[in-house]
Amino acid sequence: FEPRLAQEIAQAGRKRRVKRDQIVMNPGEKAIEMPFVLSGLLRVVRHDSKGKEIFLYYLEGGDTCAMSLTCCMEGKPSEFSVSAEEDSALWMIPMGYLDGWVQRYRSFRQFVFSSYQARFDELLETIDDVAFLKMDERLYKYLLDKKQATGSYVINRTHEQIAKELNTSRVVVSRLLKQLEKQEKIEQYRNRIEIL
DNA sequence: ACATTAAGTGATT
DNA sequence: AATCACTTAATGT
Repeated sequence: FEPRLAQEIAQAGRKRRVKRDQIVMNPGEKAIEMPFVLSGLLRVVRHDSKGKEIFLYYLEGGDTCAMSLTCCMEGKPSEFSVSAEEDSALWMIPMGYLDGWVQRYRSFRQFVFSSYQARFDELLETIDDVAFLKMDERLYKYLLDKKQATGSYVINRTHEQIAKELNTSRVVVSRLLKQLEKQEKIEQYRNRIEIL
């Protein structure tokens, strides 16, 4: 960003820290601030009315969720829930500033557009996965994505939690993980999976 | 030692 | 691939 904008951002925002597994936003809530992810990792999940859910994408350092921008401007409640995958730091900008910045700063406009594009692309990818991949492939990809996003081969999740995020049943996840274990792609422990 | 929660498995649809 | 109906294993109190 140009220095002037950078300074405005620095002044307008405030820092917010979230701990691992803490919820950043619930579906139905109206955001009044736009979050920039400074460090850490956030998980964006879609819910239906009956408590089912599906994992959509991660937000990592340097990302923002441009969805929150339009969502806020229109005063619409969030369609997603966002929670911290790891301890994270966010820079929260009150919505009031954004309109002006979009108009005055070219770099900010671009930032918003490219962020939108990035979210859209990730959404497309998960649609492809859900539509075209079989459960075993989806599961393995889910594990690899998580490794990629967290930079760790260790995944601290129960089969139950994974099943929820992929919108399938625990039994299915257990069986498929067992297969992956036999293929020596992973090792399993209680509440923990390691990618080999 | 006992209860609770996570994970494994055969059978059925 | 989902669901049921268990069993077995790991962990907390």
